[in-house]
Amino acid sequence: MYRIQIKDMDFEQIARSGQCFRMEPNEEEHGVWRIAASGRYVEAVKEDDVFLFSCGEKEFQDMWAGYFDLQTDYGGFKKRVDSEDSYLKEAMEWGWGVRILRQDLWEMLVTFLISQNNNITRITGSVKEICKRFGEKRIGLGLAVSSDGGWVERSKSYDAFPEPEDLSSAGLRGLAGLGLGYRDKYILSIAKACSGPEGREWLLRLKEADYTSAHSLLMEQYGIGRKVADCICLFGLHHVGAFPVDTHVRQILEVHYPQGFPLERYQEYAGILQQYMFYYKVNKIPRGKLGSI
DNA sequence: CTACAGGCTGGTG
DNA sequence: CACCAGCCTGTA
Repeated sequence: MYRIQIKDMDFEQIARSGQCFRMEPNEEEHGVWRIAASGRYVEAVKEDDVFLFSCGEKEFQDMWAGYFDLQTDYGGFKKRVDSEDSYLKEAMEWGWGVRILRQDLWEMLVTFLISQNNNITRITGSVKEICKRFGEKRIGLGLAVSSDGGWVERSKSYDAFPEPEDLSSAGLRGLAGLGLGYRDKYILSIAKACSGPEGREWLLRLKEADYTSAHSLLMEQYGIGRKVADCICLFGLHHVGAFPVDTHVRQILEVHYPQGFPLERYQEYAGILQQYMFYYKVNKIPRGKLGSI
């Protein structure tokens, strides 16, 4: 286990920010989060700004510190936004624990192809089913309450995200019943594009490309348009200048930024601000609906 | 029943 | 270039 203090981070908020669909509460252990990414698995609990992870320090530093983007000071972004931009300030205050995870590129390609014209519940279900059906079953370390009330490590099974070859060999018939709808052919196409040595080389080129080149490389793929390409740039390549505009963000811009969002001012990190705004719009409790919840 | 999900493709004007 | 119907399917 590894204990560490981390500012500006909250699992609940990250999990609800629509960037990650493989972070979920452990139903058996209250307060424990299950996190699967890049073929690895960890569980964690949080108390204020102190986190306990089920892995050792080396595994944490080698894998999870990067995944949670700990080298980036998110508090700094909060200080740099326009002090007169009340909507953005509210959004960042509401989603104080949102960060941009450094997730696996291949996983993001599949995930955000699924996300188009779709809702978060269904996306999560599809991703989970894909891992269950095609991913390798593995044993990782989780957390459990010990007899003295503290935490102990306990082995836990999980499904790794499948490899491109696993999906390309499945074919359209194999991809049926996952709730993908018409997106199945897009998934199959990207799986083929990422398979084999040539596919891995293409992924590598994508990782080495700058934002503009990466975006146009992505747009060449079947089923990837402007918005999905921006999501993959932001969440799979960590080009935090990318600013995906979906229906929610478009509505935010229409209502709160009729003169246009100041993209020039925030060129270097607009995607991070987008994430706070998205989270705020999707998760804030609407006035008048308080009674019904 | 309709409307809507973190849109894209392919066809038309 | 802009515009837009159609698309899978679960949920409100």
